[in-house]
This record gives sequence, C-alpha cells and structure tokens, in this order.
Amino acid sequence: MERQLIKHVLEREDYGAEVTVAGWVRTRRDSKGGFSFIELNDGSTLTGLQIIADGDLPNYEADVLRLAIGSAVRVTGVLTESPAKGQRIEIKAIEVEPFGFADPESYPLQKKSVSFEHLREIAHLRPRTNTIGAVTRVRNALSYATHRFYQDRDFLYLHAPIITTSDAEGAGEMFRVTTLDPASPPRGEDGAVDYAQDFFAAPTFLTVSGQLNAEAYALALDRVYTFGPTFRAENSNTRRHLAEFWMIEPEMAFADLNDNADLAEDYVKYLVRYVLEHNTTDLEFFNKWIDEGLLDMLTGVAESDFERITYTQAIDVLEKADESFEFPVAWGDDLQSEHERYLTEQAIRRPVIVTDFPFEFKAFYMRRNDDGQTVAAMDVLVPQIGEIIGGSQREERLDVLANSMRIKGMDEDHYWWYLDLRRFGSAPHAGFGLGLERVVQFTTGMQNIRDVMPFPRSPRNAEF
RNA sequence: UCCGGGGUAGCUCAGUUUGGCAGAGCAGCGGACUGUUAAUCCGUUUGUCGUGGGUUCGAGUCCCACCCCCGGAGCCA
Repeated sequence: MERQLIKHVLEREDYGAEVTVAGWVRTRRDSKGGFSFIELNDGSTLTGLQIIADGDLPNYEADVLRLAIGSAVRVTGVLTESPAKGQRIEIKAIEVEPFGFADPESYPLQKKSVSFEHLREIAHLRPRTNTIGAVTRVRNALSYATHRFYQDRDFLYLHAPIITTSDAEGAGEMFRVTTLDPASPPRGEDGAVDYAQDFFAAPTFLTVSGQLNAEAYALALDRVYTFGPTFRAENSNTRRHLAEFWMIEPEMAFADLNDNADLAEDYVKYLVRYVLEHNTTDLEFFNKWIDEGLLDMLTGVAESDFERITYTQAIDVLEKADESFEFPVAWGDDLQSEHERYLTEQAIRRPVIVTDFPFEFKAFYMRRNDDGQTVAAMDVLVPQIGEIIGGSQREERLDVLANSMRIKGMDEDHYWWYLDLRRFGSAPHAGFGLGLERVVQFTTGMQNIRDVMPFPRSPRNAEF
C-alpha cells in the first residue's frame, strides 16, 4: 500500500479505510488495558498522528514496547474516529514495522521541551522538534513564495557567482578562497603572497552580494533577482547575524527609488500574506509558544501601508522624541539600532521605509541626489527586527559613479566591467537585498537567527 | 571586537555572599494505575562542579590565566 504523509491523512474522513504512514515516534503511552498510544510525526505538519497499537499485535512485546521517542516506524492500520478528546482521528494499527529504534537513555531529545541553546549543539537532531520543524516549513514557504512573487512579475531568476574578486560593499570582511598551501604559499619579491599563482590568478573570496552581477543582467533583461547564499567573515556575535546566510536581491532596469520602495513593500506584504494563508498551523504554534502577539502583528503588517520618510525627516522625529537614546541623534550620523526600532515600534508603529541617506556613510554605487548631500538609498524597517531590507537606486551616470568611487578610495580599474555598464547603454535602475533569515525571524517570532537556519555558521561554529 | 550575565547529573537549575560529606525537579530505569495525549502515583541509578594553575589542613565556593555559551552594542541582511 502506498504510504501517505500525515498531513494528508489528518484531512481524511473515510473512516474504515486502510492507510500506511511512516515517521518518528514522539511519545508512547502504554495502557494496562493491553495496548499503547503512539504519537507519530513525519514532519509534514506540526500535528502528530495517534496510533493505537493493540496488545494482540504479533510483535507487540518485541517491537511496540521498544518504540521510544525518536524511533522510526511504518504503520499500516485502519482510519478510525477517535473516541477521546485531543484528536479527531487515529489509526488502529494492523501492522507495526519498526526501522531504527532509539535508545531512550542516550537519545538527546525529551518529551519535554529543551532550550534552544542546547538544541544548537545537536543541530542534526533538532529538526525533529516541533519548533525547528515549524521553522523549516515556514522557511520553505517563504522561499517558494519568493519565487512565485518574482516570477509572477516577470523577473528572471539569476544565479550569481559565489566566488568573486570584488567586494560589493567596500566594507566587511570576506572569506578568502584559495588553493595555495597555507603552510608555504608562493611569495613575490616583496615577501607578500603571490596570488598570481593561485587557482584564479587573483585573490578571490566568497561573495557578500550578487548585486553587481545582477545589475549587469538587469541592464540587458530588464528585471532579475538572485536568491542564494552570501558570506560575511565579520566577528559578529548577535542574534541577527550569520557568517553564511541567504539573500534575495531583485534588480530592475528603468526604475527609480519609488519603484524600488513599491516593490519592497509589495514583496514583504506578499510573504507575510503567503505564510498567514499557507502555514496557519505553524504560525498558531509560534503565536502560542514563542511570541504571543505574532499573528496580530503579521496581520497588521499585511494590511498596513508602509510609512515612507526621508532620513532628514527621521532625524527630525528622533530629535523631537521624548526618549533618551544611548547614541546621540545628529544629521550626518547613521541611524543606530535603537533609533530604527524607535521609529518603527514607537513613533510610527508599523513598517517604515527610510530614504535618502547622507552620501558619507552609504555605498559607492548609490545614486547621488541633486542636493549633493544625499543618495537615493532606502532601508525598510520592521518591528522586532529593525532593518530587514537595504537598497537603492543605482548611480547610472559614469562620471558621477567614477567620482564617488574616487571619494570612497576604490580602485576604478578593478571595477572596469561595472563601469562599462555605464559606458554602453546605461539606464536608471534600482534594487535591494533582503536576508531570508531575517524574514523567517520576523514571521515566526524566533529570537535567534541561529534557530532559523538549518546548520548555522557563526564565529567558532561550523561543526555540522 | 566592547559591555553585561553565565558554564554544577542526560536536560533545566539551586548551592558561591560567610571555604567544611555534591543537591532538587524533569528525563531514564523498576513498579502501580489509566482511552492516554507535557499523563499521574511510589521507588531508584547518574557528577572531569568549563579548562589549567595558585592559596588553604580542606576549594563548586577565594585568587590568576584561558576557553566556551547567552544577551546588548558595533558591523549589516
């Protein structure tokens, strides 16, 4: 008989039918009435399926009574209306076929919940917990919804390179990629490592962003998006940063900052609506156990218009705020985390898109505004997380871009191909980057980013 | 990297103030009971007190160094 996923079995009402399921035991409760209750979970949904294993089963003593938490088993049985509260249906087992048992004395998971800190040390087993299972399903839904959103709007999915020679931000530590012998690398006459002899005949790194590559394709195919892993070798020890994370970067030709903000707002709302509709069971779980206001907050975001203010206006709001900030507020200084959170959580109380930041602390590729002071940048701020999106209209004017690079102290020769895009058929274009893990955090209420990534990489942590 | 809090049984944590036999709950195991569902009740096993030095008759507790984890900050997505 063909095996069915538990989430589909739970929807059936044809009592008396024979079904086959397989999964991992969450709990087993024995009744001295001569039978056992087994709660089975296969990850297809949060809810487990209750199996009634009668003492008459030929392998009841030998197998069923050994099925402790964590054991893998296949069960064929009759779909039955449950006489007890707690579940609508259950399976009265005809055949119980164990695969791998789990020794309850050494199995690290318990019926009772354990701390997320501990689960990180058993990252290979934590997907068997309710929370990590639900996170994984929401993460999957957000990924699928991302493709649907952009595909429906005629964006092409672009695979940007992961190994690169360019540093898109001009800031941030990068992971070096090399095949040179670390013990005795070839050296030039000045004693420095001679990367001309390395695999790529140049220093190479793991990408921090696919944006520059995406710009090239947008200036040929109109609209593209990347969705792939990115890397930062920063020694960041926070609940919002990873050394390896997944980023989505749309890039549109013939678009300005307003178009960019429109797209960002539509995208974030689309993601929220998608999981509200398709991951109801999981979100209710998070709302109950992780973050009590989650569903109200997400519904509010899905229905609200994002507030749009300029950096200059934001500074004005912060200066007038009846709030004592740790960092001073002054035009020309970047917004601190506390400032961002005040804007979205206290002052405006919904997502905020801040635009037109000072040129001084923004990246070289952002389009300079006519005021000479600011650039066409935007940050999307949401409650709880803070900055969830960073983007800009790109500088399409060759002379202005070259000038910005000189001011930022960058090597124009190294970016010859990027400047070529402005030499030949340049056009206004804009795009942004969104960290997938930040959205998973936002939509699940999970506090630590390490719990929304399958095998998170952070400083000192890449064991699994 | 900076600031703060931590590291004691498989897990969650008391015990450190004032140095003197290593503790509780949960889990596991044994039993009782039960259409149960974080089951309940009785009994019970389990220790490199993060690591390395030092002080002391005696250190989980005091001193020094280091490692790791968590929270906040910075960097950012």
